[in-house]
Amino acid sequence: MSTVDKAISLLDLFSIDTPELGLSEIARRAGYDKATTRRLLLSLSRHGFVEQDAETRHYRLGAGLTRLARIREARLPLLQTALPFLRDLAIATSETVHLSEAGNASLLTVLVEHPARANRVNVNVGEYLPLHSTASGLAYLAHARPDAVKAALGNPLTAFTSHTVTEPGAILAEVEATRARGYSIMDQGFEDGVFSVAAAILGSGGYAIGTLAIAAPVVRTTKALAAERGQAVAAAARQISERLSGEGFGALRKRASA
Amino acid sequence: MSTVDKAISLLDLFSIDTPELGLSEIARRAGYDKATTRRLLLSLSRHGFVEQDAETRHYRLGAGLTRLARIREARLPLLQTALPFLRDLAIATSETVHLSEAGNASLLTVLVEHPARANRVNVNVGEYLPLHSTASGLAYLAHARPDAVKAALGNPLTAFTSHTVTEPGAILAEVEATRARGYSIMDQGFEDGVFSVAAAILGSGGYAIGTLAIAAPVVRTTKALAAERGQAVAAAARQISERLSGEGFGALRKRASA
DNA sequence: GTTGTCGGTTCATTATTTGAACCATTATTT
DNA sequence: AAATAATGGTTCAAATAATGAACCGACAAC
Repeated sequence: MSTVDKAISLLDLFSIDTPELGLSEIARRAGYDKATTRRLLLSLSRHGFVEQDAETRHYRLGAGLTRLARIREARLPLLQTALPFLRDLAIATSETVHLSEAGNASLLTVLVEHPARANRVNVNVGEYLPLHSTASGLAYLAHARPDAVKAALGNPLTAFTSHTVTEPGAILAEVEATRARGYSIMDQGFEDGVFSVAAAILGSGGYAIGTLAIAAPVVRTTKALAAERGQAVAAAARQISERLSGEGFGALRKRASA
Repeated sequence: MSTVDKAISLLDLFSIDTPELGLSEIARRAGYDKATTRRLLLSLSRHGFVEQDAETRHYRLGAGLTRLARIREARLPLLQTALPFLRDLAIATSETVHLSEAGNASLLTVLVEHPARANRVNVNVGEYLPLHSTASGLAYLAHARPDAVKAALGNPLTAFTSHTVTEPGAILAEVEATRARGYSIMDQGFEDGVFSVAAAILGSGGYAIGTLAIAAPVVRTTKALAAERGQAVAAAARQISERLSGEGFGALRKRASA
């Protein structure tokens, strides 16, 4: 493992549940000597990737990461374009709505709006979503480049619950159904008790650049509600797509099929 | 320069104007050998810090940065809380409104809303703002910890224009006036022809965690307009502060003075 | 057709990184 | 109150990783 790999792996120790860590704890969790860990942290700190609290001496993720992320986002402002739609959907459905951004054959949750209810689906930002077993994943695959679909289904797939479909043929059939319907449906394929619908947000090239999803407890979901939420999320995804690219959704869809 | 420093410095080559770069160009700009550069890029790529386009072979900033930035932001959702206020202010004033996030004695612009006008102030996300010569900087200093103020004014300060105040005593007087008024005023201290007002967004500790600013061409600014914008930005900053911390603004202000 | 530049690779040489042992301070346990 | 444990931090001989000149095939420019 290279020194650069070691340094960056330290950043992965921070999470929503663990926003701050001390030097000794970071070293322990990383499995590196304290001296090594400190040197790596100093390098990261020089570039703003971590910040050390002046009082507690604890480390946390730094503004340098935000800076680069904002530069990355500036090219295509998915987050700020989608935010109002997310909020409206969360209010209208009283369920969890989340936005994911597509990378190279991956989906990263970047925005979540939780409803003010005790029984709700909790989704964390900053987590990658599996493509085969989430509504977002299926929505993405329905509008992905063929090589991305191949890459996603090319390796043995994980069964997260007893409902997870792991046979590529069956997943592709579901992807086709998603494309026809305009939104995907996932019934407890990733987590027991969770029912989700999602739709793809298309970029100028006609391929998915993100997804919008509504996740609800199964106990609060009927066939009619599922269809209603599906249509709502598809409509919102369409509007976000049109807002981002300045083109009609139909034209975008046609482009990827060419 | 350590290997980690070298690797991360490659990321700084990307900007809004230069979102993608090829291997040879990155090596040239960084001043490293192509073999070295490629090895460093591969390490960054393994963690999602850069992505290589499958067709053009060019590199760009990756989702791994967004992931960590979203985790960092999840603790305190400044961006998504402020966005609606930014938009409303941009519409109401027809001027550029921008949000900056406070780090360790630094301010990073994370959100910008430009008006649909030809003559407008252009602000880029992902750029650090000087504290002594911008409205945002003064607003921040007015509500910063004393050691951060000391650090900011402790070294010789840059005169960006002939209007820039660089004498610490005079800056501190302006900081005091900002605190009293509830918003700062900067008349071409950072860039000729630009007039800005800003207000601090306070965190639970009572100190500034960000700033909200309105930047306009001087030719479109009167004393009355300045006061009007100042009050508007102060009101918005106050609402964002209250929304984030769940406390009254007056209580927040009192806490930092204790 | 020729020349230049691209992204990419190799391995002897060079430079950087490592971590055990140590420190002062603070926190925890007895 | 005293003893022990854990913290963040430092050093430098030994160990390991990184380096880059020279090379490659493919593609672009002239």
